[in-house]
Amino acid sequence: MPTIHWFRRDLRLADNQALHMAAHEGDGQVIPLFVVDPILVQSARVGANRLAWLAQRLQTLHAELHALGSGLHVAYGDPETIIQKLCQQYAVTSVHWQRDTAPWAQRRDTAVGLMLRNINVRSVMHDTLTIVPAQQVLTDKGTPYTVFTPYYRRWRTQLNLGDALPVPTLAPVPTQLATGQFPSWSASAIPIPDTSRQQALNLLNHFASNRINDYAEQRNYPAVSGSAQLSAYLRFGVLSAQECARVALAHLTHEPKSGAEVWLSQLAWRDFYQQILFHFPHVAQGAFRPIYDNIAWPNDERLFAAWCTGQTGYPIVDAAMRQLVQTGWMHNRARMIVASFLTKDLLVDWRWGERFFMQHLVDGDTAANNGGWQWAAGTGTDAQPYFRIFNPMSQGEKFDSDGAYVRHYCPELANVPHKYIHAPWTMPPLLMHEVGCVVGHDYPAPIVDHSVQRGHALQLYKDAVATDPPHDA
DNA sequence: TTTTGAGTTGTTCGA
DNA sequence: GTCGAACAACTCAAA
Repeated sequence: MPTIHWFRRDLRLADNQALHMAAHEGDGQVIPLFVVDPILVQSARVGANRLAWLAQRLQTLHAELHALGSGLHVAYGDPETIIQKLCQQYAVTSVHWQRDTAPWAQRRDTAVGLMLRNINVRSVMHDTLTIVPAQQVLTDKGTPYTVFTPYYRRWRTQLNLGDALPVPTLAPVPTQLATGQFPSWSASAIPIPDTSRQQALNLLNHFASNRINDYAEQRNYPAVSGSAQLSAYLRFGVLSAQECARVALAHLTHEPKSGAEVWLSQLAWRDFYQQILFHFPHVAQGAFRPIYDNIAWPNDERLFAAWCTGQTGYPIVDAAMRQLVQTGWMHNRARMIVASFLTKDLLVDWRWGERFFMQHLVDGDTAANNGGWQWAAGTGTDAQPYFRIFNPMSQGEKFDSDGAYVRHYCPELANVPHKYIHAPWTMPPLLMHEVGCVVGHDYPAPIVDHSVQRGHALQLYKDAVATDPPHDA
């Protein structure tokens, strides 16, 4: 009797518990299903880049299934209707999938689960999105953690990784179901890389054997490939987070802050924000601390447009925003810098930036993106607005001292001397002409004054906290 | 129940 | 140029 494995963001065959169980129960007779839900595809939070990446991955996943004598069934429409029809048509006994943390995903999954119960089909959700399940890391009082460091300590004690699950044995899918029909979404502006499982493994192995030991230092420099570059593969589950954690553990050294340890803690940050979204779904709409919903953001559309297009006049910010738009990815250090700049310098609501990131990032994930933005905006689990106003000049000097990153994405600054690369408006006029970069002509003059805006930001936050009562006035 | 120590990734000022 | 302290004051987690 066949079963269904409902692929969502676990687009791999190896180390996939839900697929493994579906294959086990169905004696190999698994219908590998992906549902293209028009509501999700048309959402304002999903951009062409991520869809293009997904479309590519569906094809490579199909090829990987095909090599096993199976194939991917891609269906278009409402998941509940599609799964019900398939169950009835093929006498399916159970449906397996990986649990998601996003509030709308949970509502959808609950509805599908109820439908299945009504037609006497078993549904099984697997907690494999995170390395340690969201419900499993709790304080002594049984409440979820909201501070990372104690969370991480407990998380480490719960870390219990068995061996990776093998690729299951699969029987052929009825031919009319595995037709190789893939979505043809409008082409994205960015180049889509090799999305195969093999490529993901190559990247992971390369990182583990060449760069993981230097990760703690190198990860901070946007011009250097110090990070693993795996975020999109993790986002779509081409690799499991557990597989990454196994690699990190295998490379731990006795140093307290080894590259592998720092990378493991980054994986734990991913888990941390997933469980924040799971336990506190209101963060998807507003501030983790509701008092900060009182901030009276000026939200100047003109400033926001300059930020989106990389025309703020602050080189490190502009380089980062152009990297996002041109490649669908942005270095983590740069994400913090532009998020701080949008909220603390341009005084624009962090949700505007959060949405723009979701529209462009191939690795865009609600939990991580929201957590990062709220951290930068000072509205999140670690609200310290007074300590967290990045200075775009000193960040540039610290983390892109020779300006390699800036010069790459802002070619009009290519010949600006190092001394001025993060503040080109301070060049003497004669020098501007000499290097072919007249500020205000070849490159924008700064659209705001950082030290002035810093003062405004502090006042905005102070006013918000002083507002009483909070939120529901 | 109360107390205590600490909180991813910073910046600025003055010595 | 480098260093340490102040920033402003709150909440969490655990003892």
